[in-house]
Amino acid sequence: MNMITPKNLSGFMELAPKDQVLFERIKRKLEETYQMYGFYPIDTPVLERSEILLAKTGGDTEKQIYRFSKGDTDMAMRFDLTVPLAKYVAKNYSELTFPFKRYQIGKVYRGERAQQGRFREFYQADIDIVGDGELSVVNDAEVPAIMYQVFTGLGLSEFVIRLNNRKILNGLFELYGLGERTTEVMRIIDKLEKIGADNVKAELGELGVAAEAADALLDLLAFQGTNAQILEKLGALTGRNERFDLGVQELSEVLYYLERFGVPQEYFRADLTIARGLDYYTGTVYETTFLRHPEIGSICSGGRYDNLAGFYTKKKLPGVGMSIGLTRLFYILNEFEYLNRGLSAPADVLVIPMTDDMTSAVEISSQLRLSGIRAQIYFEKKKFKHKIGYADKLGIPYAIFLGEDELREHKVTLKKLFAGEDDADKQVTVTLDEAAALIRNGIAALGEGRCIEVK
RNA sequence: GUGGGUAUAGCGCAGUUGGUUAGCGCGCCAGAUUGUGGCUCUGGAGGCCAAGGGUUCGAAUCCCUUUACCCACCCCA
Repeated sequence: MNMITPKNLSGFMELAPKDQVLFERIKRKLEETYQMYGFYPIDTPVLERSEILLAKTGGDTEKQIYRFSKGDTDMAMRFDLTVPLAKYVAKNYSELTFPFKRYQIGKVYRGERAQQGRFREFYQADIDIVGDGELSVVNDAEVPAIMYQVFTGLGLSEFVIRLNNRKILNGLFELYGLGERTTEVMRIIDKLEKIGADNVKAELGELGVAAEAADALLDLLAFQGTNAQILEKLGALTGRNERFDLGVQELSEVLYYLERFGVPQEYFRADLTIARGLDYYTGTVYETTFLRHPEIGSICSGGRYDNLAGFYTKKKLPGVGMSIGLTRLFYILNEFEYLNRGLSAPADVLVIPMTDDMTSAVEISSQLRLSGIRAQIYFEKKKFKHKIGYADKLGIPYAIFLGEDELREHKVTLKKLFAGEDDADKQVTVTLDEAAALIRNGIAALGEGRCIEVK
């Protein structure tokens, strides 16, 4: 019989158990933070009818959608969580209370070439706020403020959320007579940081943009300065295009409220080159990069979309949201060793019975769990060094030995596994209650909750 | 989808102008050490050298084809 080599498709990430524990911990942290701001969890199908997922996406994204038929049904795998949200909101409109705030963490699928930090299956962790008819622009500030909380809550500090407003770009392009080619022009502008001003100018030239227009655009868009300086520069151009003026107004409000939400200035920056490829954005757009690893790309992006559900309902349902690329975020943290490995053990203590009868081991473990200690028992008949080696490899910080001596005296021997030689209570024979107290104190010192250690 | 690169043990890699038995590190197993892991030492298992074809007395090594993966573009979390 021929064996089949067990392997994954390219672009599908699978984690080792000790890494999965950390991944889940980060995911839980995101959920906790989202819930602090009043967001409901929802879940939607991975597969949808193709007409639902393809309604809005045109051109390039359509090529990246996994699509197939089963029987008579033309179906596709979700490409993001925003389009399914639009369907969900339109479908369940009458049962929802607006503004509807929801979070969703799930896998999405894109049929593109995998690369470092780019996957074909990956987790997105979205928050969105959807209004009925209208949605205050203050929401556009709250969403990135939440993301700031998420990242700092994880222990991250070197990141920046960059913001722009599509209305500013659209208005500007109208002013220069480029209104017809907004999407193409935006894509080129978006590449500025990567390919440089000269190349951008060249590409704009190929599109047929006059050299003076390109220079003027770049002069404004590539301007680097404080948020106040950028707003000032934009302000000087108002009064000529209504859409542009509105965009400037919105951007300035969002920046104002971001600060009110307690986000320090160094964590958010107006950047007029941020365009975002997805064409459903109509106002504010965001992009977040990890300053030490900008080459990996954005770890959290999103924006405002005024009419995303327009294909599914006549109601006007404007929304704003951001999405964390959880798989990519984890990839970076793991690859560059920022994770707090002290948190990856599956248990706090391994109970090691030394007699054939496991009764006391089972009872003692139950007792420990009742007092909040994660306990695991080693049942197998192996040599002692194997038993303790098991705890060692899994990083379990404590072991309890249950031999004949301990059972006779109704005590346990507690060993602290990763202690130094001079540690006074490295190994003690005590009552179960005393052992439990020692374990609790010990694990509290491991830095519970801090998922990331930035050196 | 377009261009470039790589493929040798579970993982990471070396392998000279083609030369006889393909190595190293980590990991794994055993022993030193039958109630004490990590460190050390000793021994061991583990290879269709990506697959298929060709050149040659002889191929991991040279040539062709295929596949997979990686990088860049495209696009994007």
